Amino acid sequence: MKTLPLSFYNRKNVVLIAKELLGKIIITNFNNELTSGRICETEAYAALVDKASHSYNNRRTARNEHMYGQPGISYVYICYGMHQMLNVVTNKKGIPEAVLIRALEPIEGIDIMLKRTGKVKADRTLTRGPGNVAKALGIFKHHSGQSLEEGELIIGDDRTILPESSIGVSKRIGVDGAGTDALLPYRFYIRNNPCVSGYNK
DNA sequence: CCGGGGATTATCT
DNA sequence: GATAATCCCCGGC
Repeated sequence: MKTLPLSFYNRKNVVLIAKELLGKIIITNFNNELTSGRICETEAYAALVDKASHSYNNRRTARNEHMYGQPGISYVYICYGMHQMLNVVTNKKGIPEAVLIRALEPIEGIDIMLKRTGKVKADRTLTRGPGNVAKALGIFKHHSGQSLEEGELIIGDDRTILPESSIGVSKRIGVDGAGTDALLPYRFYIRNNPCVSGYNK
């Protein structure tokens, strides 16, 4: 399976990239423990004007530094003091945009995911919601800034084509503090997929 | 299935 | 000191 090339991430429409990441496959291989899953829910965070983004108004801190880095790298940060959130950095270096990976359909290494999450059964909560995605894949803040084209954390394309009718769009989850920007249609999901967090019709 | 409340701490002001 | 791109558990349907 080929990995997504730099040209996929190095584009200016982060919302389109979020939509096109649906169906792609995230693979981690840490310490010879291989896990993978198909992306079934994403959210776009745009540069400058998006009040829901950490980089709103070009805000730049130690935490969000990787949003300003090369396209095609990860941005991982900690939310609520305990959850790791995996994002994909897009647009050219210096323009801080990213796509939050909100849910996966597990493919490989389900036993390893169970071990990491402490869950007993592989129910649909295993990789549902951004915190659970990172936990199941073994991703932590120190994996922020890594290339997604090669190495232990990559995104692959098995050329699955999702019909337009299977893709849902909605406002983003958990960003009510962002005023009217909370209403932007920047969330994408595979319709009727049980791994999707929140509304999936 | 759905909603409410508590957990828990890095991060920013 | 306040906040947060969340999750789990519980109770009620």
